Amino acid sequence: MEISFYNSLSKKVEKFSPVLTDEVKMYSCGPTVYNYAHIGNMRAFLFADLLQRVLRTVGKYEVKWVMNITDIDDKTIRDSRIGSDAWLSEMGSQTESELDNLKVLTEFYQDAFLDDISKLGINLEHFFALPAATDFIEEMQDLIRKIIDNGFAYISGGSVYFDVSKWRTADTYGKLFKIDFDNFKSGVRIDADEYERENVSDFVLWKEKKENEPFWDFEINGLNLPGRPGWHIECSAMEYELLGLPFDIHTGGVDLKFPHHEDEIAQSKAGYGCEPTNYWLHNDFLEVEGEKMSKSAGNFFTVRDLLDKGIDPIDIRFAMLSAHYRTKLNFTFAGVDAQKKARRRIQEYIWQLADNNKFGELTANAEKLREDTFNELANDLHTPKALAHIFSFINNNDAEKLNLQSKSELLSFFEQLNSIFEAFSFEPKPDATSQIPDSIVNLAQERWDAKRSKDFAKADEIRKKLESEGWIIKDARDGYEIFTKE
RNA sequence: GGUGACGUGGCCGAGUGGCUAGGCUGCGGUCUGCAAAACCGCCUACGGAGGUUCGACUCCUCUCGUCACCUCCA
Repeated sequence: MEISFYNSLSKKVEKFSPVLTDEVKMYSCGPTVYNYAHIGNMRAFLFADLLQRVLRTVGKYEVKWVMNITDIDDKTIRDSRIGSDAWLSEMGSQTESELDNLKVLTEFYQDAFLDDISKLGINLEHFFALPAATDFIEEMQDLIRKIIDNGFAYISGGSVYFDVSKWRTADTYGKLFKIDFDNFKSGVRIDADEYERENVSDFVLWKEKKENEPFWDFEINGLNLPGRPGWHIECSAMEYELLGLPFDIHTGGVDLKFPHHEDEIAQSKAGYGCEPTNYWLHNDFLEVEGEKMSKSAGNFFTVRDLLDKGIDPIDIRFAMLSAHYRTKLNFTFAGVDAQKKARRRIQEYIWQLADNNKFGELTANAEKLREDTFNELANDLHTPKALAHIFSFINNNDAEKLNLQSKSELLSFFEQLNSIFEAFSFEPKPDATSQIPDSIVNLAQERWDAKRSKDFAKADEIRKKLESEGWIIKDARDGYEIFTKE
């Protein structure tokens, strides 16, 4: 099926056509591992996951998916510094080596990150690579040398800077983000004095070593410039090494358009002579209760915070997929609850399809449903419309009235759909009573018997008793179910 | 100040020049000893003011409001 995406370069929805016919190379800006990831971060990663799953299932492509792990930057350095408040006891004790401390801290949070995204239904086996920046220092240095050799970077005070004004004579700077060079906000110049940049819009490729910071030697033009890489350079180098240029799709949050992605384009082209990618896809932000998530607003949640509140991680995933990736998503607890119920409706439907004891005469067109749904996903990942098709279908096709062949066709469609949504179970409906103590089961049965013999007073009494012990009885048409009190 | 996005019914969230998604909640009903569940039905909105048009929520202008980016925040 043909797939289209909104490309941030052209600002239009374009037909997707990969460099190779059957393989898509894709790079996603990953986390900086200095803390637990928050749910806003997760939206970006779930969006990338959705994208690569749609490419696999709807587009029938092989996908080579790379996501970087930023493990060297101001924050990872700050938090791993000796005596840092951010150092947790479970990381062990710090050593004299800044680099070792950095590694311990970043690996700790990298493990936590991988654990979190796994819980949210991202399959780690879908990654071709999850490269850490510090494993590509030499490759970054090679790129920096190339940029200098090509005349688009300069050494100043032990650091290396990209020369934006020089680059502007060779190519456009501002492909993703229109930049008004005469109207840079004055506040932007805050850092101008900290480093000896020739121009405020220049950005750093290699930062000179500071006291008590991890560093790497860097031999260049007969000099040694001990220091560490700038922010943008890791992506350019790792893309080149792991995917080759140009690759097909680059994803990230909208905030990264400028300066991060803009600088990435410039330095890749200035060094390798080729722009990194053909399609740039950016997801919009997540807000919490209508406001930007921030610690001061008290609406800042990590994945772990939500799990501690008893929220099912798959409900987080499903809630994120319920909005289009290019719109702001208002994340609310009421909203997650609503999506939980919506998801359960589809789940119940799947269980009904799988139950071969109840069927009827009617037929349903599973192929049509597949086309309708996949068309929406192929059209710039339109999950809300895809789900709307699903719900309309469910409303109009009672599973228990369908014949066995239709049920089976639909079931296999839902399995395919789930290879994208990863939010449904195809295991038999869990038998709730198996987890319940015998004494409770017996009481419930006693109540049921009382009810059957019209002794409602006794039945209600037992129900009350069960409730006081934390169990809720709900009668169905020809039986009852036992639930825990939430 | 510059750049960009957005304002849709109680909430979330799609969309299109006329046929007016979907979810959640709520309400009414069927069912039920009651409750719950399930099922059926109902609730017709597009920030404001002009304009274009036979007709605009959809196009244009203005206006109000919200937000993001321009600061190594996804």
